[in-house]
Amino acid sequence: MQGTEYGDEELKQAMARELRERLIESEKTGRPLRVYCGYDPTSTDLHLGHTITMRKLRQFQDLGHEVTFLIGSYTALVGDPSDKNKARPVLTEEQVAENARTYAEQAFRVLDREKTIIRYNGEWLSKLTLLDLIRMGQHFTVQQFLARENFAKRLKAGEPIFLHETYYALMQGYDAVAMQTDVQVGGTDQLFNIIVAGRKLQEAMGQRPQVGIIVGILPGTDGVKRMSKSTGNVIPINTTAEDMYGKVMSIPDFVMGKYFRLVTRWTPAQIAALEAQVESGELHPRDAKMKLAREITSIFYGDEAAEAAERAFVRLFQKGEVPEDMPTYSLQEGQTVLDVLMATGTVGSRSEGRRLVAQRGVRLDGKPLEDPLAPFPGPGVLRVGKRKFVRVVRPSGNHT
RNA sequence: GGGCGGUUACCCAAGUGGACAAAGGGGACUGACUGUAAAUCAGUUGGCGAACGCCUUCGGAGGUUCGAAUCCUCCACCGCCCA
Repeated sequence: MQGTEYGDEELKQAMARELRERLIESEKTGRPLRVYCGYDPTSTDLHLGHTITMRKLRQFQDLGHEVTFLIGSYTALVGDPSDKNKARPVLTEEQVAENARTYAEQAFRVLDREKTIIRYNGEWLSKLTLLDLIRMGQHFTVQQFLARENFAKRLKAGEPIFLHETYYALMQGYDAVAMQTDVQVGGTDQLFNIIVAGRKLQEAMGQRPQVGIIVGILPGTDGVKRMSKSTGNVIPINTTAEDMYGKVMSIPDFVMGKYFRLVTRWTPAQIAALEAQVESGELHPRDAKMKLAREITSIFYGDEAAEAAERAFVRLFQKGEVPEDMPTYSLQEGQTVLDVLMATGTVGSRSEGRRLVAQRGVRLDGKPLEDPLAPFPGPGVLRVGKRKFVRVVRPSGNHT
């Protein structure tokens, strides 16, 4: 139960007890537990936040249990109202299909490809009839939904709560029924869906209620808000080792602890030791974060790539040198500074380019360029803002 | 179904005929300081233009007016109260 977060000690005890019972039973009967976590394909990329539950699944997998990576193809059509103050835009089936495609592939960076069952909840949800939905609804009261924090908040603020948002919990609950799940893993925002909806529905359908494993939510790079693509604070899985390393380094110090616990392979003892070192001043917080960045990067890209990423980071940001790899751009005849900025895609508009130049944020080989309309001085390393680099070269032969 | 209130830029929000590309806050971006941390300070934050300036934007479509985010009509959506 390490790394879990129930917000309620009794619930935690109950879940721990039930899990223990089931594990013992499984041991005796030789039947592996059916464990799953659902992921709604609401965007194309999985990020570090998703991997917390994935790593939990992996643990079960390594213990020989049956793990299902459930793609919420159907639930994504509704949009989970959990942890949202606003209703999510409803996605089209095409968008969902497109997003789902890349999900599984990314998931195998954590899960064991051979042992993972991939399913789509459209498989059974699309077959439900209105009557089925009515029957499900009989097990829940409106009050139960209104008691949910995020609904209560919206109600109080006079913001809309759409009826279809309440179906979400039922749909997710039905996933557990359809798969006859023993264990469901999810973040704290899933507490209602897993414990209230899932367990209740399973019981009502004559099944033994699942054990909920509730893990903590990973804050994004801002350190405060939950990591999510719409907030723009994600560390994506599908990126480069350098980018991942750098993004981890940019998190505020105060969330390091959460990252230690939620997204590293470190044991509680190791984490405690590390934190003690920082506390005593023996270890600089920056160096602790570098260990963290190295660890996380290594989980997804391997030790070698993580080490290289660290070298690149030190070189670029601690020694102030330019990166080893960067895109190249062939200078064209008669281009001004602004032209080059636009052509390299380093600025979004000419106005933005002007502003950046005026703010001394555009440099060639370390020297700020002063005039956006002057001819581009010549080859060199162009740096735009803090982290955009382009190697500008002379056109070679026939330029394109 | 009825009454009232609302819809403003990435988000919140002010503005209720001209001085509005639109106050303020948040976020973001740039610079200084740093450890690509936090905090702090200075600045920027629709597009085009060398520039006087021009163009697009205040839910949508029309209209009134020399002039509309602001007034009128219709439409769409949201909230509250009543049924």
